[in-house]
Amino acid sequence: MAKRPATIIHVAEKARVSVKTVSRVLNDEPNVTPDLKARVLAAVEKLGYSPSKAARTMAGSRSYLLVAFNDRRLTLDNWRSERGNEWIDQMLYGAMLRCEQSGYHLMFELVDRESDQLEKQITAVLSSLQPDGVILTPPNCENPVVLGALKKRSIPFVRLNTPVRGQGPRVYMDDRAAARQATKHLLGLGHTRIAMIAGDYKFSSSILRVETFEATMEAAGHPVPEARIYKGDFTFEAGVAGARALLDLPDPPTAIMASNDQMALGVVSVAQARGLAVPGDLSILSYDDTIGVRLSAPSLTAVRQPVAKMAEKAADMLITASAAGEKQIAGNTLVPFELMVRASTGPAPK
Amino acid sequence: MAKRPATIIHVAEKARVSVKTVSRVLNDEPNVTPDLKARVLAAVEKLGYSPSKAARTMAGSRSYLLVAFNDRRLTLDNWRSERGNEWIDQMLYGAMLRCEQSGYHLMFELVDRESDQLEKQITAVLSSLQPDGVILTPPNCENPVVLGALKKRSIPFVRLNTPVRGQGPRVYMDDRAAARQATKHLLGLGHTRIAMIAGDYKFSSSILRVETFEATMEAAGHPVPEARIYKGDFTFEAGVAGARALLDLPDPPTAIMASNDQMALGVVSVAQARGLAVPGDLSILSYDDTIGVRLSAPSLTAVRQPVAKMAEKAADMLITASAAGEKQIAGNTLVPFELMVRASTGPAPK
DNA sequence: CTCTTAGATGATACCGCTCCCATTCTCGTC
DNA sequence: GACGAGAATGGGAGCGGTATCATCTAAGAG
Repeated sequence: MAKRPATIIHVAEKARVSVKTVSRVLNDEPNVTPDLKARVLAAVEKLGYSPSKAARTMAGSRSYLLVAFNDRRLTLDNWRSERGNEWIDQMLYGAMLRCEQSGYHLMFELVDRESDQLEKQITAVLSSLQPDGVILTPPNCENPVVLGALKKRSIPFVRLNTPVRGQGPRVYMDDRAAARQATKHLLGLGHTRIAMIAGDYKFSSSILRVETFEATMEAAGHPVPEARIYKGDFTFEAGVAGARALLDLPDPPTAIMASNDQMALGVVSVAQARGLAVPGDLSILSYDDTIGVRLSAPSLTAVRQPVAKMAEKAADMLITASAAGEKQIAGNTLVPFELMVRASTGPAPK
Repeated sequence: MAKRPATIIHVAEKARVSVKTVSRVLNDEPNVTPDLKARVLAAVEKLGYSPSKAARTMAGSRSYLLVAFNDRRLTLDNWRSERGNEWIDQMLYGAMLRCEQSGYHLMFELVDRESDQLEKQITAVLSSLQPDGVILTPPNCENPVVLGALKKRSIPFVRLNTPVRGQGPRVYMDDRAAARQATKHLLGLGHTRIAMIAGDYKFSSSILRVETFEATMEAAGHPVPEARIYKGDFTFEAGVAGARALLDLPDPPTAIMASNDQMALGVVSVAQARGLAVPGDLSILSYDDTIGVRLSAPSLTAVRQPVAKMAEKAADMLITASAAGEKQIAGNTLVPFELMVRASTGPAPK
């Protein structure tokens, strides 16, 4: 009863044409008469035929597969702590749907940025899966080992949301402008003692945000003392520790900006524990705008990263290039961010 | 510079053995002397060789690929509304990590349960991807078209979290016991006027939960009038509509149980809008226990579904069977649920 | 010491497709 | 009317593995 799926040969026989002609029709190649084309399509329909990806990959120059390399530690940490992983969620949404449109597939891989096996891991995936393109997320998109492995094999790739230029095509948002706008939002509310909980400096966005924050504050006449920058690592716990350290300063901040949502939620929990009203006593601003900050009490003002759009665009670039047989991906794409003003930021206390 | 990956032939040459011997080593087949095995492994290492999945799929009887069929509508709705999709997240976590351990891969497919092309969609995926196994989530795991297509092609599959037995192997939780425990939790708090917002009846868990709720109430001497069951469809909006309808009853409930998290959050929003204290005036209990209900204010008491564990187990069953060359999957697996008691349920008001 | 037998290895035919290279056919051209 | 260009089709060689089967070796039996 194990019904074997139909092959291209069955289709060819049924349509009374050569295998090659079927292939032409399937791949929309030119020089096929409408008559034959119709016969082939009819046979395909009747047999419920769908070409084997494996065979196509072997024989042809395309595999109809994109791979997304995510950071293993970051990803697993999020999963384990049951915080969910909206980055991945949104990537799936954006990239997968785009892939589907063109008969492509998307595969997730977790790679360990700290492992000395990193290059081997990447290489193994590339040679066993032979993807037509790769999507890199931070911090992989800034990792020379990862980039080197891809370049050595001339696998087209697109980097998601890295501010680092010159290392290949990327789809990104303007981190600098976002940090500036976020800072100005707080300044506009009358805050002058603003602190920041930075992200892991292995992510260059983290550095950029801090720098821009400092520059913007300085320009407004409120230079930021070093103590008001806390180095975090994107975890909830870092948010808690950072908030405590910052609020224990002799001149505690009236607003705290966190470089991602989980740290911001950590800040919220500390504020609540200390009986500080948000935003009455303390304003809180976050980056990422994942679901947690929209549902938290109060809902958080946040810089929204259009992850789904970025992923969709990245997939689009890779598929387009692959379909055209190009190994080189065209230019960069800037996608707009948005400052979602919600209930966690308000006028500075007197 | 496009370095071609090494093939099994290169390995064979380097190790001075036949291609077949390399294949034996790679697949842990018996009857290879340690000497040769060592030579082969050394060559593999030196060349950074990793066998092509495509070639293996074509030549062999395994593809090292599992496919998870998710419901397209449900999934996309969740994504579009930016509520996230923790089911998928957790499946990735559980199933993907299990796959990784055995050199397998997991691929997500969205299929439209309402489409008349459903069977064609499934068939296309099966014949183009040739997965070694399929994981089905509700409501696909109860869809005769889906099940039929899989059976026709003898593709092993495991159904996740369906109470329907006799249609193939499944990994599931005891919905009946969960509904009973949830109901008793509320009864224990003194509630007698308890209402339920049911899920889409296309998911048989929905029906089971309602029935068990009714039976448990009846046994406790508090039969549930029909008006206290609202038929929802798993959306936030259904939760809102349901809460309004139920609270507008002449004898409004003191507790509402919702068949999933989004509907429960809808109930919370109505309660807040009407100035009802939770749980002072109204207790709320939910199913699924996704991240939203843990972060909401107040955090919700919920029946936790161990989705990651279920997915891991499902992947495990499929991989084990596939490795053993069996087309038949062994039995069912019951995984434990847990009632997470949080701040949204409390003693019934006087 | 020959015969059996199981273990160890290799040769080779595919698997289902794409790609390169004929081959045939139809025109338009001089 | 012979000839070349280009369109329409087909033939057949791989792609990189696995599976079947043949071959060869060495250990144990009589």
